[in-house]
Amino acid sequence: MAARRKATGRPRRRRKQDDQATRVGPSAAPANGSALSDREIVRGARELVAEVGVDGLTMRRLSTKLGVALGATYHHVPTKRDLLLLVAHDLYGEVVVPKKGTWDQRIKKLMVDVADMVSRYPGLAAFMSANADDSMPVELRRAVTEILANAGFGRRDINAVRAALFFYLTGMSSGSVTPASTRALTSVDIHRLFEDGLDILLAGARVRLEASQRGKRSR
Amino acid sequence: MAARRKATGRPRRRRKQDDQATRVGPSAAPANGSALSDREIVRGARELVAEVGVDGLTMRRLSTKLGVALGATYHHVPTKRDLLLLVAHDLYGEVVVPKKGTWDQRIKKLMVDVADMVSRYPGLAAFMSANADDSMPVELRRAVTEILANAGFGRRDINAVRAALFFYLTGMSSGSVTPASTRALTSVDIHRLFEDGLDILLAGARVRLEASQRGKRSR
DNA sequence: ACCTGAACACCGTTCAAGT
DNA sequence: ACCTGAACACCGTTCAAGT
Repeated sequence: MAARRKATGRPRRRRKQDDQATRVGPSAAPANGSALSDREIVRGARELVAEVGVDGLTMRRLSTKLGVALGATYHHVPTKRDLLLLVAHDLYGEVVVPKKGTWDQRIKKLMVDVADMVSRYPGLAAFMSANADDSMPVELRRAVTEILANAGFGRRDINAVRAALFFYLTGMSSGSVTPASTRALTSVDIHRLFEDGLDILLAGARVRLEASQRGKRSR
Repeated sequence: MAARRKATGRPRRRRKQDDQATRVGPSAAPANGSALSDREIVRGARELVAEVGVDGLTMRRLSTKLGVALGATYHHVPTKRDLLLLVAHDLYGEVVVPKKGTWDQRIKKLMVDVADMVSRYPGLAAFMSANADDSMPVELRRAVTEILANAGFGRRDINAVRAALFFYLTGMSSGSVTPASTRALTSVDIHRLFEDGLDILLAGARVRLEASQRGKRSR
């Protein structure tokens, strides 16, 4: 039977009266007198997704976690979809772009890091691939583009390789949302498979690069 | 305002009393006296997914379309997830494996065909990548494996290439579930991008194949 | 056995009413 | 302006009751 908690004793709104107003970063604190900040909501949502997945994240559940009524959350965020977009963006903001190594080593490390990160937020990869237009994060996009451009890829090849990498990434990390499927592949298997496929993809990109350089030389 | 149809005049169950009992294929007809066959349900669900997508497919909506009560559908199919699995399997049963051309031409044609097919069922690719353990159809898996084996790929490379292709396929076709995103990429762009990425992936696979053959020769 | 239709326990979203 | 809490229009799933 599922744990059923009564509303009794549930902590109500903490007014964070003991929060020093010293650290007021760029929109870090509410800035106005409002008790609930957008940042607070996104952080709460992100934690919730990590714990219970995208499907488990409920506007009601989030509101309870934040200690406010349902309407309060909706006052700050128009829709669950927008909220998840904010979460995804928040996440990708933390991606570190590798600076050392050859172009393919850098791409590989970047992709593996992103895959590891995203895999800790069940259902988010699936959501993102379904909303690719808006949530393919600019930071990641720019990072990949830069690495490929520096390696000597032409504009068209950059687009193709970048798209292939992104599709591969989301296709891979969309899997195993259901915790029920324990029997299939271990996470070690998946990780190995992911790297193997990445190597194949990058080998293909290398062929493309060499072909275009050969073409340039003989032109 | 959304169209709101009253229950008035909605066609109730057709008992198909005018159905000749002549054509009784392998479980084609109910066989027993039951009015609702599993096949009928899957076909109805498939049509519904084509029309309104996976999210638009509702157990209630499907029941209405079939002319039965909600409980009747649930009597045949335990869960919406299982229903979608059946739909996916039904779909993949129609995949034609290309017989002509080099191994990479055959793989490419197969993948493009599957992508085209799946793209006509919005949300199904996303569902499948989230349920990959159960819905990666055996037919497709076997087809890819056979083509690669005939081309001379080793067992491990077959696994890697097959997985890469499948992840790429689902990652790609999970996109654009929301009809709202009209502004981004046209379907022509997507198609071109898909083929481009496929070429890169297959070029990488070719490198792998040549490397293993070189290794074999010098051994 | 097969089916009906109501009920249960949820959702996302809206909104009048309060402060 | 910001928040509350009830309400609306749905879901998937279950189940006593009918035939």
